[in-house]
Amino acid sequence: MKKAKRAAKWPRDPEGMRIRILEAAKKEFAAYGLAGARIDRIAAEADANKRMLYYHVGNKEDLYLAVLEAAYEKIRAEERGLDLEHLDPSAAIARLIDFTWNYFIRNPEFLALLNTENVAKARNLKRSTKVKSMHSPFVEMIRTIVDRGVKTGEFRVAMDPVQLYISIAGLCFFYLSNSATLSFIFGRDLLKKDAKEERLEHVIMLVLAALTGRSGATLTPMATAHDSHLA
Amino acid sequence: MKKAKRAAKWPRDPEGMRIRILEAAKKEFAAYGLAGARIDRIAAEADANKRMLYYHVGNKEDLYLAVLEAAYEKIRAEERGLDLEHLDPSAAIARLIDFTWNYFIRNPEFLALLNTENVAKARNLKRSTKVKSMHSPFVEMIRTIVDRGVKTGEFRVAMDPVQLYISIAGLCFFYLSNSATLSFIFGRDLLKKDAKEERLEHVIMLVLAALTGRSGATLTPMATAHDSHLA
DNA sequence: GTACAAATTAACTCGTTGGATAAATACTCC
DNA sequence: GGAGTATTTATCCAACGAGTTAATTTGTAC
Repeated sequence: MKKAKRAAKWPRDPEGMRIRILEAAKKEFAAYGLAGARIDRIAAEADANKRMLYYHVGNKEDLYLAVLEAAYEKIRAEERGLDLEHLDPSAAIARLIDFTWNYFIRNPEFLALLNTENVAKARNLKRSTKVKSMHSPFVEMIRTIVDRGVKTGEFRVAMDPVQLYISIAGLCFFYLSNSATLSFIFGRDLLKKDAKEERLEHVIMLVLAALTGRSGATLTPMATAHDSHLA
Repeated sequence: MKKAKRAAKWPRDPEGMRIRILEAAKKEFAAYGLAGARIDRIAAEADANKRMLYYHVGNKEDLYLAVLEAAYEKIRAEERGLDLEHLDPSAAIARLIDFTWNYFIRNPEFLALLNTENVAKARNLKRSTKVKSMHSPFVEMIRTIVDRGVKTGEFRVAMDPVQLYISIAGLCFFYLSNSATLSFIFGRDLLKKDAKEERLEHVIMLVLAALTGRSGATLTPMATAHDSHLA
């Protein structure tokens, strides 16, 4: 019997292959965690061979770290495009909240990855050299907004930017990341459209109330625009 | 050679054994997640034999669910002992926040377990019959406080109790649960004493500002008392 | 068209791990 | 002190899954 000449499923495309692998790995790690993820499933999902993962990226842990780094890079990059400098302080904060909320909704894998990594006490992330440096510019961006708000008298207090960001992220993150257990124990679907809209308004109200000392009724309409889909 | 008569390490004590198993399993699942947990390690930690886990509880998944149910039962039970009905609305909320914060600090495994379960989309929790029923009384307790606050004029808005609780829990949970990655990316130790005290004050300020519309300066001293260690 | 490297495939290794079996040991009640 | 049951122990094993080896194919440069 003649040996069949089997064409490769994908013509040679190392770059594309690497991307497909990382995308598949992201899904897998998000769905099952580091320990629960299966190399074979990632390979299958990427329309690749198991050997390819090792060839293009490395072992399971390397793969996981690569996914994690890419995830951080992606969100921080989108945030840099927010252009908050040109908005009034309150509007800037509302926009940051709106972005954060919708980013988390659009990227549920990001939440799951962070959870997995935190259960592991950031053991893997600590091996990263890139991730840390992404964050000082981000903190400075928030600090600038707060300082401006204080200077114009719009904000009551010079809130610590890290504290503020953790609150914003926390109010969004916890609701979405824990929506499965919360929906179950409270017996209501936290992910249905109405519930999500209500939550975003609630978060914006909460944060601005604390910053400005004024009621949530002063929200600009813009602040409640959903899914800003920034470039 | 005579067969040594090896005394059992623990004299017959099925109840104690069960408790030791669940305690060891809690640690293990919290540290490694469901997939990463190792039955053998749990057995060793519980000073038991692997067979004992199956005998007293069941397979790995049963064990995991038992741990999860016990964890929910524990926090809800402590909350019931808070006796918030006798406090002024603001003080009651501050006390609830204080309790929640310190409970999370005292029980880091609880946070890790919830994270693991949420990565799994509550797949396992949904098999539980007990957990759901624990929560309506809890929600009603919060609703009562809010209603009282609105009636006395202390609170501006009749905030949805579930929304409010998710915010309180989120502000505490995210900070603590994600402290490993956050500490790393922001380059500061979020778990050192000062940082934790600052965070608790920040959370109380944020929530009360939104509820009362007043500044955080009105905090009662009690509200910042740490580690209430309720009965 | 041939030499050489890059990319891809198939098949195998081998330790780990959840779970199962059977036998041994202690407690209880008569 | 013996029967019967509850608890505990010592082994075993089949499946799985990460990682490897070696062969094969495809592109490229000359």
